[in-house]
Order: sequence, then structure tokens, then C-alpha cells
Amino acid sequence: MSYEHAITALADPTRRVIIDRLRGGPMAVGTIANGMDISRPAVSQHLRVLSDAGLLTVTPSGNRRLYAIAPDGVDALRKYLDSLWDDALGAFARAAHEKAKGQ
Amino acid sequence: MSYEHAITALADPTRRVIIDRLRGGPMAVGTIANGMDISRPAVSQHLRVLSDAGLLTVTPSGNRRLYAIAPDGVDALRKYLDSLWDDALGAFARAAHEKAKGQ
DNA sequence: ACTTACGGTAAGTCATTGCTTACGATTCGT
DNA sequence: ACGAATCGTAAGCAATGACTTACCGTAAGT
Repeated sequence: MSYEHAITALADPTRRVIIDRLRGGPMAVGTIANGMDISRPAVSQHLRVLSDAGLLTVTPSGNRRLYAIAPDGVDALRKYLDSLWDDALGAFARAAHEKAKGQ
Repeated sequence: MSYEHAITALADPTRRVIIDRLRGGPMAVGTIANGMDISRPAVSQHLRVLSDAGLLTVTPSGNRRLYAIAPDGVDALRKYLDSLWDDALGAFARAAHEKAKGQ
């Protein structure tokens, strides 16, 4: 269902940088933007896309907003790729079998 | 490494339709394009992108070219998401632990 | 040999999207 | 209460990308 938004969101290199930065744990927007070569509003826009895709969660903490990776969002994408991988392997084995029988 | 091209390629809905059509096994270009609402050259361009990303393999068969899903390409993407999922879960558990300790 | 089928490539067009600056709203510090 | 900090949103712009038509090469059929 929602894996489509997730894969679209992760297609952008900048957004992958952001989500890779969040691997260690939740971070505030300013902290994320610090050290990146784009403006802070641009980071905010990316965070919005990632959140809408279900890949991030937000927890307001006073003045700041802490973003963290949402395991469920990543898992949805994982499941899609697992099923794709299963089918690909099955088709590959079947094709190899056909070829062996053909020769 | 190459998972970046793969995730970029899979971000397009039309390309996901194509790769979903190939789950059953190899198909020729015309067969893939048949029933889709875009032109055949457009399908060819998508197939090129998917091949360059390592997600498809091509085996010429006489007049036609049979495209099939490359399990290795899918697996590279799977591995990236697995590592992301692991880190996300770890950070999530750590945050939950911190919160429990804080209260 | 000649025609038909198959499919990749080129050029051009239009929509999408990622970025910037400017602005507004909320919260913290003093 | 007032200034500073944090962050989201709006508007505008430039670049990327997906599609079309037109064209060309190669293999099959007759």
C-alpha cells in the first residue's frame, strides 16, 4: 500500500543522507541541517516528504521537533522487496530449469 | 554501491508496473508494452533504466529481447533496507529505554 | 530479394520537483 | 515583556525526467 510513497521518498539522494543521519537516533531539524550543503527550509521540506511517506516520526520537544526513523515504514518497503526477490528467484530457477531441459 | 540506481529506478510507478509484470518470468518488449497505456518506445526507455540499475537482465532471442528480473539487483536494495531497518529498530528501542528511565 | 515484425535511439515538449529567499508562528532565555 | 532561536510554509525559479513522434537497424517470413 504505502510502500510506494516510501520508495519515492527514498529515491532522492538528499533524503537518503537525512535518513542515514537519523540511524543513530532522533535529531532536531537544525542539527540535521547543520553540516549539509542545503538550506534549513530545504531540509524541512524533505522531512515533510519523509514523514508523509511514513518513514519518519516527529515528537515535539519544547522549541524543537525531533525526527526519528519509523521502523514500520521501512518494514513496508522491505516486505515489498522481499516478495519481489522471492518471485525473481523463482522465475530465475524456472528459467534455468527450462534451459537445462532444452539443451 | 549500486542500490542507489536501483531505488531511483524503482521510484517510478510505471517501472514498478513493468517489473511486477516480470515476476512470472522473462518477457519480450512488445509483450510488456501490450496492455500498458504508454507507447512502446517509452517502455524501451524504462527497460533501459531498469537494466542500467542492475534490476533486469537481457537475453536476445532471435528477433526479440527477453527481459527478466535480476535477483542480485533486488538483493542489493534489500540489504540496504535491512541495515536501515536494523538501525531504526535499535534507535527505537534505545529511545524507548531512555523514556522509561526518564519517567 | 522484399516485406513485415521487433525494438533501440534521437529530438522536442510538458510536468514534476528540489532549491532559494522571504515570511510567520511558537517557544526559550533574560 | 522583549529579543533570540527553532522551524514550518509560500512563492518563484531552474533542472530533471517521462512521454510523444519520427527514424533506423536487424532478424523472420514468404
